[in-house]
Amino acid sequence: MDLEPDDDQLDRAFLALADPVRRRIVARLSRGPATVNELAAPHAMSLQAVSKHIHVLEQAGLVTRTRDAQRRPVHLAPEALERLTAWIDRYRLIHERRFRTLDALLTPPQEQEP
Amino acid sequence: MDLEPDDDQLDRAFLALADPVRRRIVARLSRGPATVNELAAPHAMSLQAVSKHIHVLEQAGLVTRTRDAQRRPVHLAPEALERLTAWIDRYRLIHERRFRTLDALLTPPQEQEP
DNA sequence: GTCGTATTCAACCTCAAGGTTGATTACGAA
DNA sequence: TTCGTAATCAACCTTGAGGTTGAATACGAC
Repeated sequence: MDLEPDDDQLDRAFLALADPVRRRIVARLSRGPATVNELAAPHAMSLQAVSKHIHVLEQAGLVTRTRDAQRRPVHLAPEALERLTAWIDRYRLIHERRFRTLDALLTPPQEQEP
Repeated sequence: MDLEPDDDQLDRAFLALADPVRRRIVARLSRGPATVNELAAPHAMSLQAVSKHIHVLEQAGLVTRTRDAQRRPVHLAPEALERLTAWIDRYRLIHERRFRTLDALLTPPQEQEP
């Protein structure tokens, strides 16, 4: 599994989630695939605009598309979400471990939580 | 702990990470605080540009700043990173749980989507 | 006070993100 | 074949992100 995506992929994925419309789309898709029309319904904007948002999510690898007659159902691609948490957690944990180490060095020997 | 940040905070935080320069800054800060000059050194751009990047990270809640004479050390704010993984994981897990349920209901042992 | 260092403020430029509307393609149904 | 539905393409507009340079501010050292 490629858990070290290149800069460009991370750029696109984080940028894709930096928009409330696209986050709502992701939230909706977490409950199952949907068509463009279904995804557009709750949003007060043109179908074309929503179509563009989906395109952004697709380029970021966050969703995939299949074909069903003239419909193009959109599916969540959870591996991409996983890569994002992997990136974030990597540095979050480095930071936390460093903090614990400092604590261990600076504080008199004492009870530590598991 | 507020693990349900409003749209605006999520916008800013995801947008902040959607830039390789800012991600490198976060990576650097995971190993400890640093001044603007130190953060700018590895980047082939003006100090002012890096200062702006730091401002973006600060507005997103991802870093905080202290004062030390004329220096303004930048510190990582790991809680903000935690909020991001919380958002992502929420929908990733909804999706996965749904998938497992569907699998249990629908599949005789067989190939589905990759 | 004056000087050097650290950082920000301000004005400016360029380009792409996110929206609009109108035309076009792709497909199933009748 | 024609019609209706689903979705995309294309042209356009506005705004803000990310960079530049030059001036201003804040502080410690001398």
